[in-house]
Amino acid sequence: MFSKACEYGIRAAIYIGQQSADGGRRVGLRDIATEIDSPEAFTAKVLQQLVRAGLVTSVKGPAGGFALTPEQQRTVTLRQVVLAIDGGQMLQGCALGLTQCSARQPCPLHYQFLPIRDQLNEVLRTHTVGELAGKVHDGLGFLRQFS
Amino acid sequence: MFSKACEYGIRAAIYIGQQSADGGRRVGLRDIATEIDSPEAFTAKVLQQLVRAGLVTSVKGPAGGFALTPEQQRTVTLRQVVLAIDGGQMLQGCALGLTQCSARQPCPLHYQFLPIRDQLNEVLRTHTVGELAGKVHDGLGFLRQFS
DNA sequence: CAGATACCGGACAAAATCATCCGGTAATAA
DNA sequence: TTATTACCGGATGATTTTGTCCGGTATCTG
Ligand code: FES
Ligand code: FES
Repeated sequence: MFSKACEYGIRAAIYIGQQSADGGRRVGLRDIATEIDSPEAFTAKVLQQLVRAGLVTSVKGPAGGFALTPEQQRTVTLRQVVLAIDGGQMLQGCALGLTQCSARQPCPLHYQFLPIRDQLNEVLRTHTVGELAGKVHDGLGFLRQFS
Repeated sequence: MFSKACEYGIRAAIYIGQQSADGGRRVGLRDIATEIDSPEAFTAKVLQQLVRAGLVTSVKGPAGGFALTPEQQRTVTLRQVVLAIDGGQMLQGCALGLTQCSARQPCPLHYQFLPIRDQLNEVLRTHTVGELAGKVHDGLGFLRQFS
């Protein structure tokens, strides 16, 4: 579905949101990688993309780390995260790989896939990182397997 | 969404179905690659997978090529093609990459993604290659862009 | 049988993705 | 100021995916 990078990015963003909800606490790379069960160095790369895209805030130095501002908590959607990392191919490309997806020259699955892709876009558009962070905070969702 | 191999596989299977509907005509690799706009050698590999999986029939020698038996036209579903090439990861794996997707320890998006994945499974399960081939035959769907 | 055709199978190569390493830089604190 | 902390950025490497090549084999035709 999504690339590994994107999976890590979403999980990391949600974890950062969950932590910085409790009084703006910053969280370090090591923490993040441990809590979402992802390779540390690779996760750093993904986070840099999110910082550059303005979806996550970072602070250097001691007591530094990553955080979400209250504004980011409210406004950053999953769709923005996915677009920043994976681009829009999955969100608007043809399911069978035609160079463009449109009702003019549609692939044989076009009208079957449209509602699926619309629903996917809707889910990504209407859910903010902060909202999902709250779900994790309440124990209703998990960012890693615990066995 | 799907891998390139899978996209080519689906398009190829549909084209073969469309051609062999007209009196069981066989179609060669070159034809297929041209008509679905795919790399010839790579498409051959994918077709071999489909033949081994029993979803497409092949005949060697002059006047040989690929075809779908009437039975294959009726019974082979898109789901079988996708499973033969990409495996079941996209059809049952967690959207955020957790090692397993279940209501026990669900990811924060689990319940949002379930209906999407269910609908995807439903589309793949209920559409046969032969049915989509008919759609292409009637000019209602295309397997390549024509400009 | 001889020759041509066209799929089969394995090795090989290129590109994208996934992942690591390490020196540089900004921020903090003693 | 100096040392420490922790993110930044680029280079590098491993793995997977994508794509090619070529000899082998089965099949058909004359
Ligand atoms: S043309 Fe294939 S999904 Fe729209
Ligand atoms: S646990 Fe993530 S989609 Fe089910």
